[in-house]
Amino acid sequence: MPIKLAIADDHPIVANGICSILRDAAHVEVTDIYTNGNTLLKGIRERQPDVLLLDMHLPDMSGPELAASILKNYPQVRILVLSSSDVLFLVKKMLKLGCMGYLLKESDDVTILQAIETVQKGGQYLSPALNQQLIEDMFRNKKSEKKNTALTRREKEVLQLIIDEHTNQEIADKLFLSLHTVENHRISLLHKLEVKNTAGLVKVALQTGLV
Amino acid sequence: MPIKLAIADDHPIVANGICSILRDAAHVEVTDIYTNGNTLLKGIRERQPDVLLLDMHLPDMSGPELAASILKNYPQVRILVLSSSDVLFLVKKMLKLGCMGYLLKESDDVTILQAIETVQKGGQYLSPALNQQLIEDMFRNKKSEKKNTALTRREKEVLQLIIDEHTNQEIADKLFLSLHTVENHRISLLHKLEVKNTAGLVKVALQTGLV
DNA sequence: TAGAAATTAGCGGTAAACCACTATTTAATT
DNA sequence: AATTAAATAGTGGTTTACCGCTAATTTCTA
Repeated sequence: MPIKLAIADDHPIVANGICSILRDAAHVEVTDIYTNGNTLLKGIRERQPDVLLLDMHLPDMSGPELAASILKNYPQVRILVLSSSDVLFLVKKMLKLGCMGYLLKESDDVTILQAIETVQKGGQYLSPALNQQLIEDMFRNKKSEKKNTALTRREKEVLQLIIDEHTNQEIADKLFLSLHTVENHRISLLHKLEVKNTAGLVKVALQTGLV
Repeated sequence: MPIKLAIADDHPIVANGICSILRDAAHVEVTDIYTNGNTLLKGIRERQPDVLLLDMHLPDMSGPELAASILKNYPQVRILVLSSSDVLFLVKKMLKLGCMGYLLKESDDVTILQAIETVQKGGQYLSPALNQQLIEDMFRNKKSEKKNTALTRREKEVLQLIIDEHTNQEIADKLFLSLHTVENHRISLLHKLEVKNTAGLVKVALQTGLV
């Protein structure tokens, strides 16, 4: 019985590319291709694949949202994240949600096939570059493990305005808040995203599609 | 005689995806696939395709570098840029260099084929979203056309270190410069990139792949 | 080879960001 | 009903970024 694989990616080039790569692999069958979160959720409800290749950036819903929703109702579906960003924050987020692997889009044919096979068998798969980063991160953060890194609604709003080049005072005015409050949110963002300054905030936010 | 198409992209998924999309188009023949700038230049030297699908981010050389080099020696090769960034700055840059089109990676099958056919026949092709943006830009910038926005070597170095979350003092130490000098470069960057603060610098730099 | 950029460095000053706290009220969750 | 997290606001302070100016070299280029 072949592996039933579903692909969720809004770029035809990517979906076609994966199909093409898997064309020679007789034991993998691409059963569905979804180009947005809505139809993906509907499709999963009707028939669950063994493995779901999930893009981080579908037009209507974010990767984390979709993964959480799918794994809650259909925990037997093995999600292999497909992303072009190697920002550790996002990798950890998806793995914590219960995804079985994280595959970079730059991966080659053999790697992709291998990753699919691995997660289908119940194993985890991480692109090599991420593996190394994760290990280094663990050594850095031996102690503080239970910190909550999910951004709150307010923090996301502030972050978006920071990216739009507004000062704290301008943000305070826009959101009808005290300057102090905005400063607090900003510092929370620095801590949660583990960066040193504004440059880091913008970098991580853009690379992860957080906003 | 079919259109001879070469693809330059380091992601197997993308290259496979395009091949797959063109499989049904009998009048387009993918003659070569290159995964880095070096082999691309060599390949072009040996046999020129009618159309070159050129990714903006090859590992060893940048899109603009490659386009300039190829068009200088083989102006009859029609370059169709393949990019995931819709930042106007980059679009204009590639078109000014002589590229015949700019295609977003999110494009669908029909669009891709159409773009290839169009440039092969000597026409220009721009993804619809870019077309609109370009027109708006022209109305905005009727007047100031001759401003020099190209970043200098030093400015790029400083910008990279800003993105790496270093302070001006740290940058000064790393580059063996005075703090004042770094501040000057930083302000030049703000002016040239037309942004208000660090957030803007990082945003533009990441979105355009300047560094 | 003259002129234009680029690179370097400085002065004086203001505005903004960053940091470590405390603390109250509201919302969510158990 | 009790606990936890989020959102709010504050004090007091240090560091960094931002801004406009001048100006001497060096390097590039027309």
